[in-house]
Amino acid sequence: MNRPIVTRFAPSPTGMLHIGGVRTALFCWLFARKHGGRFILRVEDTDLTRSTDDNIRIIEAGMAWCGLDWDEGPVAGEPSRWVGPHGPYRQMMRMDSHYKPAVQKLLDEGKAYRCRCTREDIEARRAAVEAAGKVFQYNRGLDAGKGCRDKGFNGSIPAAVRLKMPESGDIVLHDLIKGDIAFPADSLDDWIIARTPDGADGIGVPTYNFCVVVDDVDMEVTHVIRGDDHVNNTPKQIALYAAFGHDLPAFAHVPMILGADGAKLSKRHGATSITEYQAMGFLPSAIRLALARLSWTPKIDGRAVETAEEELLTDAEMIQLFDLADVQKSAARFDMAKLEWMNQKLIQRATWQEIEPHLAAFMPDAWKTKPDDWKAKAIQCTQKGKNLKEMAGFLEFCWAAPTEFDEKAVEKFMTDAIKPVLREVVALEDYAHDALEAAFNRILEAHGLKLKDLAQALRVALCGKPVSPPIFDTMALLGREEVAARVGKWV
RNA sequence: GGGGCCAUCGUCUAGUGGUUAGGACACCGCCCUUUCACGGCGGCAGCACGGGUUCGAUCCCCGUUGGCCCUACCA
Repeated sequence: MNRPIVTRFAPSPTGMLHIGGVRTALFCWLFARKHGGRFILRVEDTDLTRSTDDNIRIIEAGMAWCGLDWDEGPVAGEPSRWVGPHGPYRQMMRMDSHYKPAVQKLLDEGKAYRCRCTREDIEARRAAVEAAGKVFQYNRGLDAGKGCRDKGFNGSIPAAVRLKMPESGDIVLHDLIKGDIAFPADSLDDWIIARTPDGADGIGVPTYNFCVVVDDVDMEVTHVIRGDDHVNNTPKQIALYAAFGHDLPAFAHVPMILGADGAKLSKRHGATSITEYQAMGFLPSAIRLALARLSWTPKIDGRAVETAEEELLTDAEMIQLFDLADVQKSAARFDMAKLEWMNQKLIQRATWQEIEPHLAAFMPDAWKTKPDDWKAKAIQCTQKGKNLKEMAGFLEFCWAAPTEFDEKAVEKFMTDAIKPVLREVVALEDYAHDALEAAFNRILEAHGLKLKDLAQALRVALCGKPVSPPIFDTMALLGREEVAARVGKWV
């Protein structure tokens, strides 16, 4: 009776991995991890026209990059392999083994029936009903008696299969986030569970709502956590569970993520695919945090997180604190500014070793040849950046001497008074931070100048512009020889 | 059209039948400072509207408006 918690994320490979999907996956993952359960990745590729292997790879890679590891599911990049006892985890590979027998069973038990209505039939009937100002429902209302429900057709002619839905009463969904939602049975009609097959007979490819239920039952999913755009599908699925005689899992429908203008998050709001966020230089940990905090308010001892410090939860804290009861019912707008803030904070908190593998992707090949202590310094002095891309930008001066110089800066800082000082700097040999500082103090005092004057002039010579990491770090990163070469041109 | 969901600062949100309606991000200002940043301090700003219930509603009920979802042999 004490079944382990099992959640699943079931994307359809019809395009990029959407940020909203990642959030749903994250909630499933957090919930499973919190309860020591299993998290399943299942690919819903029954949309024959849009599903592709490339899209499946994109999903696998996106999930892996986000750190959402799955206990059961496909082996990334290997279509014919999977881990877990309930495979395969791609629906098209489960046709003959799972779905068709399940459809046949319902047919045999009289809970479903073959429907020979063609699309054209249905369209004509729909038009007729709508012309009368009514809502079309298959075999109901004005369409009553026109469907195939009681015709008892066999499979001798290719036919779709419809589920017999209850005609009265309410189907109620006990949602862990939304509460109880009742759907009048008479608002639903007999829906198609299997499409018309191409061949002469048999059973066609089952539809989404059917496969989901068969899979969730087979995979022993205990908690169906998904986007609330599925709320209206749930009564159909509940009826199917009933037809099969299976217990219902718990349902939790998480609110949508909207764009800044309140419309559904789409391409025109900027980035929607997880890959784009990766390319913008966000840390996966920041994506997880930002996504989790959309619609979810962590409570510490019953009190919502308050300070900025508390907002910056680690994965371990999120897992420990996660509770569906603290998930909002309403949709949330995606706030890029907050993501950037979180990203910056997490960059500041991370060790250089944690950042390096992510930062490397934004670096030129020369990065790889640098020793660890150099990388450590380079990362430490750019951890003020908002994202990895910006950090990489701060280090551009390391890879090539500047070829262009900021005119205003040259005019302002490359004064005649500073040149003799620059000559003394070139002669310096000890580049340890404290040694440089001591030497600078001595030189500056002798010339009656301020550090600012020297530092800015050096920045112009070294970087071509008056902006760089702290000047002693900048010099150390370049090394004595390179500093001498770049400054030498000005004296 | 029908069905469903939702509604506190610009954004994410806390919250209670009586509160100066709290926090975070953003924004603005000041401070710090070797540049850019970081950081510190402070400030601006909100209960969608209309009815009820009540001594009293941001909170409870109804309605309106608005937003989103579903309404496929898509998922």
